[in-house]
Amino acid sequence: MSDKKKLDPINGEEPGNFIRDFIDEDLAAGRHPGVVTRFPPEPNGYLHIGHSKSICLNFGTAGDYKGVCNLRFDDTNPVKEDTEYVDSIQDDVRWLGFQWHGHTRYASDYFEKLYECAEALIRKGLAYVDDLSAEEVREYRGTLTEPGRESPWRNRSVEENLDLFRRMRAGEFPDGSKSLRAKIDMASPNINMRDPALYRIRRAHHHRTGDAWLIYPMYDYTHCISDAIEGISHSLCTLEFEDHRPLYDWVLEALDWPAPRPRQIEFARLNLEYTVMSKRKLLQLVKENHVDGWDDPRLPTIAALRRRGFTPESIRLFCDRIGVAKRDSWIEYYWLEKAVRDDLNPITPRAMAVLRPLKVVVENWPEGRVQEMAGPYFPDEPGRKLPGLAATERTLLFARELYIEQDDFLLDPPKKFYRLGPGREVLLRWGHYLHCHDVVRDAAGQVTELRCTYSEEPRGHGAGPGGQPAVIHWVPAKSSVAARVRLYDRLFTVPRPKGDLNKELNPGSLTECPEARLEPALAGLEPGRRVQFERLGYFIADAKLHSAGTPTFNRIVTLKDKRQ
RNA sequence: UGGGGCGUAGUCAAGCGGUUAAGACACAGGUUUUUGGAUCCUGCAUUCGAAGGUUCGAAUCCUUCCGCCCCAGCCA
Repeated sequence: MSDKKKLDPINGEEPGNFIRDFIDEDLAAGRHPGVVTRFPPEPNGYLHIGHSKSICLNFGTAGDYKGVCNLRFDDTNPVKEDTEYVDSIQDDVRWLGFQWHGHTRYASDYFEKLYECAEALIRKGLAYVDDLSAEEVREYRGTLTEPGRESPWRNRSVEENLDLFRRMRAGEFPDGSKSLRAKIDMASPNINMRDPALYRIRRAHHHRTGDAWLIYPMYDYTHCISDAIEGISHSLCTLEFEDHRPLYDWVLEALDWPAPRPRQIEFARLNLEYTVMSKRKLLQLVKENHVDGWDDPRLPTIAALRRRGFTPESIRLFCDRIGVAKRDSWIEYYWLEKAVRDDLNPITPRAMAVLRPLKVVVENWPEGRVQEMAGPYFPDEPGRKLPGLAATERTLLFARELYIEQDDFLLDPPKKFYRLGPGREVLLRWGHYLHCHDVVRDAAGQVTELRCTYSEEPRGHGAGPGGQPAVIHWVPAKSSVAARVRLYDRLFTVPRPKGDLNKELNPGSLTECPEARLEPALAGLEPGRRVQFERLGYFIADAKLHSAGTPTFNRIVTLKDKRQ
């Protein structure tokens, strides 16, 4: 199933990546006794397919080196965060098949330690309380091409800074009136080093620490210390943090943090064609009810992919295949679908369903006669059972009235259309040969019914080479069961591969097939079961809507299809 | 036009001075098949963003140029 065997990177067998190069180098130099990574989401939204790359990378890398990976919530901005998100994120990581080391960590666990470190920095003269407003700080920061100016408050005494910082914590100052800044270099060409903020005053209720704190540490300050506290050896993050690495290192250096110190390594985030992956926009879609919650199967969230029927294995396979590097790359959407198909193909039973029924009357089949036609759920492995059902075979009652797929018939079929047309012949899978000799149309000219005859042997009227008949799926009219089938387009999309997500947000399409008919056994399928409807794709009995009364299936992914 | 990154096939991605420039996806042809799927086989970069240079030898080292991404939150 996997492209290649995962080989032991310690023995240098697997085609490497640059991250492993760094790790190998650190291990060889004895800088770290082993590998400890972490997945550090901010609990401000649901995880999406983009996060799965980071998850697979962090957990996967740790696993490859027989190390461990922590789960740490980067919860330093209480106004955006919520326990709903911490719960969903934990569920999603587990569902993906990963187990983090020990208990769940939170940056907020370290607030007290972080505060102590801040005082230490102040004592060393490396941090100061600034009275400038946010707007003033922006003005003082300079621009990309001009250096910044030093704040008039930059040279306060250690005593004054300590006193002020303590009073910030004690709540003596209003929000935004003061901040704690690192004293680095206002002329640095790296803007992140121009006295970055370390703490801000924010009277906000924190989902874990409640109202205990009025000041909250910033990401750059928190992340490196959190990594160091947890003994992280390699802190893998996305490319936009490259410019922050000097600051990451500066903080630990300023604190004289003892070795081994964590090393930050950056990789390119996942870009998937057509797919909306900004948390802000996903939040907007949910809040404005463009979709049916975070697990709407059109969304690229892990929760949605789960409901949509993707397997954890398929997502891991996808992440495995896309690799990891530092170039900005756009993954073709097809890769995701392919990974799902590759995973599902060997493990998913085949079954018969007709999404848009077209009635067929078999005129040479006697009224009232039925014949049991049997076919295995796993054609390559005929004895294999359909999970959730006792049988190893489907049984269809061939009768005078049948349904075939509307798409499998064309009044005036072109040469390359191998299926049914007037005067043409096809084979009904696990059934008989069918020859169409007449069509019935309604007043509008729409084909409503096919008049056909059957035969047990081919008559050489197929559209394939040499009169070979194509094989199509079908279902008996009477004994099949009505179902609701929902065909989702790609994930929530923009119309063009790299379209402007801001302007072209597209609600994603959902096509209902209210007339769908299934082979009878499928009515008894449990929610969450997957099945391949011949030629139509992989489907899942919807976790929320499926019931024996009204079976509801979502299409997970289509089959590869060259027909046109 | 400050700083930090990145350019190897349609898309990903190995490669780290000597290789016929891995592998995957896509694509094409063939095999097989009770669905045009799946399977198996074969093919698919004389060239590594461009131009110069160093070298017996360059995708790999040097120089210049070109293109793309990121940074001016008291967000992460």
